[in-house]
Amino acid sequence: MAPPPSPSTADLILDAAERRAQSVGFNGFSYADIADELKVTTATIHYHFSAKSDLGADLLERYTRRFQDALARISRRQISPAEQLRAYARLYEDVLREGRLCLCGILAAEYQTLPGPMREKVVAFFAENEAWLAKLLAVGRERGELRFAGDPRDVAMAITCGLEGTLLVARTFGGVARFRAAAEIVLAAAKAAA
Amino acid sequence: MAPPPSPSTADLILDAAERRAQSVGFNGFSYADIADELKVTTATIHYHFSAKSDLGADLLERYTRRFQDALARISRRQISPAEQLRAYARLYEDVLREGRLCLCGILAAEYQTLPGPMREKVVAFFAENEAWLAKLLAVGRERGELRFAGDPRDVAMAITCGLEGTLLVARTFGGVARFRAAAEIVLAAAKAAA
DNA sequence: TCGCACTTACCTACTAGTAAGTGAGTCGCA
DNA sequence: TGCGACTCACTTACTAGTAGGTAAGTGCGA
Repeated sequence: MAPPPSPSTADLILDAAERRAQSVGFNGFSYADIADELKVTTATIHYHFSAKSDLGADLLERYTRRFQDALARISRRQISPAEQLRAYARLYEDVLREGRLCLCGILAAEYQTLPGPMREKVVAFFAENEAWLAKLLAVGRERGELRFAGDPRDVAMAITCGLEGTLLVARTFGGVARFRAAAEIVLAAAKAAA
Repeated sequence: MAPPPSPSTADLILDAAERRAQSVGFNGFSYADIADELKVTTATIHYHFSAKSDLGADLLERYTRRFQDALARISRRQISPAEQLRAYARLYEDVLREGRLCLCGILAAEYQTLPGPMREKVVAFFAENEAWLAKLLAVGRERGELRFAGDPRDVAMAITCGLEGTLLVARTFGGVARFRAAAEIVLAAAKAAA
């Protein structure tokens, strides 16, 4: 088995920027912060990402792709819709455990200050999330394994928002234990009496 | 009837800072922004709030006090627990209609970069929120007007987080209409089958 | 020897914060 | 009543530090 190729500087920059963006926001870190961490100069970062908005756009693209991959992996597992919902919530819990927020959650808070291309990608993230969840919910209800009233897209929105908000609040107040308890209640929106 | 006293400069500064904090975050505005808006110098702001962290602390104190007052007004109204829940959600909806977020919601996203005294006040806001809601839920269940399982504090947490998250996401994706639909589903956590 | 990946050295714009000063108003007292 | 001492609310002019960004140059591997 070949050793994994050592990550490129561009990847290392994205990794560092992602960690920071998920904990202090996109406006909360500077090129200097990342440069210090990686023992390079800020000019190196500009070499790979000419403007910070480019770095942000690439960050969002990679993050959304990885999140979509995670959703696809959940879809492929042979587990019930209720179990898939739980797996979905666990994606958020794992992020909290690292003391971070969902990248798009924290960027939604900074939305008004984001460059246009980043805004569009944040919106797209939520739209894709909702679409995946709504489909899961519709299938689950059809099969009689989930129970809820109304448009699956509304329930999907409520679940995504509920988890985003729980992540946001639990990081400052409550921690992982409270996250779990609240997430359980949020998910119940789709499996009440199931 | 005496005319209302014209607001002091300090109040005008707090008003401007609050508006900005609720839309771009505490780190998203500078003393210069507020000074420009009020046609004063940044030194004027420093005269009233010697450091930005003092301004932030005063901001949080005033916001939390007003929010508590709003909760007290809801408590005093002679309406059912379910109606009180709706009134609670309407507090959030009103904020969204102005294109803002809950001050403590957006500050929770910036939590890691906030000065200590501000952090404590953000946490306190959520704790007081949860306490008020938990009491409402407990009374409502006792009276048979609300139905949910488990600790009222967990349900309270889920509702607050759900509304915070819905606010956060709906501002970028969905707007007021989607906020309402999702909020309705969030509230259902406490009145399912009621 | 070419060019990729990077550094050195710099720039401009902006950040919070400060020191010193000003004019208007108020207070205490002879 | 009048006047000196003082305060309040604010401005002017400045600081040190940091932000993102750039132009020119260097070293090294293919």
